[in-house]
Amino acid sequence: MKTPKISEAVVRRLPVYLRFLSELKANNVLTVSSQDLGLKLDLNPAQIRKDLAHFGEFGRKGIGYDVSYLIEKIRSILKIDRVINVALVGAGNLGRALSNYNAYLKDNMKIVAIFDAHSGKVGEVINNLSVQSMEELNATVNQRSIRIGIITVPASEAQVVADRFVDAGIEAILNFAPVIIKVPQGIRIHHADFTTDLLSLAYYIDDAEEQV
Amino acid sequence: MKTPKISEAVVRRLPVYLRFLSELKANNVLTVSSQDLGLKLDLNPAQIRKDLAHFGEFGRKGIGYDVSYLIEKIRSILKIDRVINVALVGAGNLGRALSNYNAYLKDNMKIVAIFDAHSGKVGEVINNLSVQSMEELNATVNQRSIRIGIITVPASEAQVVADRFVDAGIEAILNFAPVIIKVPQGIRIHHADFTTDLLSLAYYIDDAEEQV
DNA sequence: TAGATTGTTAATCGATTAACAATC
DNA sequence: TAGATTGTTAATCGATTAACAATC
Repeated sequence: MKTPKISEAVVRRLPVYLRFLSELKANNVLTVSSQDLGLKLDLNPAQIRKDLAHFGEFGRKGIGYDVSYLIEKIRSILKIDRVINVALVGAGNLGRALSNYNAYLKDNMKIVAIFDAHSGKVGEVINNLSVQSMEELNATVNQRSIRIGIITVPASEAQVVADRFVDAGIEAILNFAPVIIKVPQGIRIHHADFTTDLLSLAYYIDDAEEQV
Repeated sequence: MKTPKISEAVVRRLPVYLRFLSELKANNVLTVSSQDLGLKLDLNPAQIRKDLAHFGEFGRKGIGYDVSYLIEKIRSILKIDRVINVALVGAGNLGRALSNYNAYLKDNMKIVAIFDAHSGKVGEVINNLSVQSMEELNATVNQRSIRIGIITVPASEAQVVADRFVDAGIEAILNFAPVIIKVPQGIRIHHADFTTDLLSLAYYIDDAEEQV
């Protein structure tokens, strides 16, 4: 079974669906329509149906989608039907904050190792994980079958860390450093730079004050 | 002067340009072409030229863009040619981490107030700011002319916090909680949910292992 | 002058939305 | 049966890329 070419926009919406469906399930809701989903998630219902239809026929005409079934399908599509192990480099404030999300990610992903280049950080315990030195990265990634890496180091060190991740055989990287990182073809990289988000927001504020 | 209708995609690239231009300036580079920019930022040069041309003629044919001049122009477009004050609600790990970016944001934005609904947090000092109670939010937002709000509370409290921000007169919100928040027309909201980013990355890992 | 590079128009590409037959 | 809702095709909309005249 080959999925011909799913756009990144579609893939990015799947976790949003998943999250809301999980909430519905927790509230014992059995079925949901694209209409409901669209209302709650601020998305067009046709878009939701189309997104899901890329991967199969998950709904029932006249009824909607079975919540539990759709959850399982999306988890399978995202390949998080088994827990995926994640490593994090950069044991600063941000790294510490993100490692706290393990509880939230439960069943889907797990941050299982934290590394830091500064010897002062090594050995420190964060969220039950002992910070490891960069020398241990390669071996740990392989031993623990870590597939995804998170970068929370300063911009100046981010590229080096990415290179280390790639060397170690990691397949996808989430970079929080405010810098564009280059990786070889075949490695997936997403940039999650909050300073970019924040500065772009300023564009939308009212500049009436500028009139003198 | 009316800018007819700039797409969000364009606005989101402006801070990326700004960041790299600042780096060039720090290295005493005077001029840069869309070609150079595109290479470094993994963007099409034509797209960069078009993005900038939305706002005016900033370049010189045969030469490129004057780095300092373009920086000033972009800062002006983003309305960060004067420091914009920002408030943050949620003095947890993530809030603490983000408040550390003040140094990085310097000249453009400044987190000037931190709030938390839990009395245990109130009074705690984070990054030279004393955490305030939610009761003080409205007055502080007005006194300090805070225009943008950041939400770093759990998902269950995020909507309430957004409502408080809106009441206080904030114009744009950056929400880190993993939930879709609703705001009235005219208020800008961006969702910066790292769990969505992380889960979507899993789609791109190699699932060869699934073959039994 | 020759080479480089912009600003902009036209062409392409892709994503979103509307509409509706199929069907629960 | 009547109402609801999917999956999907067609229409629309918008964003990216190519191409090139203008010009430094």
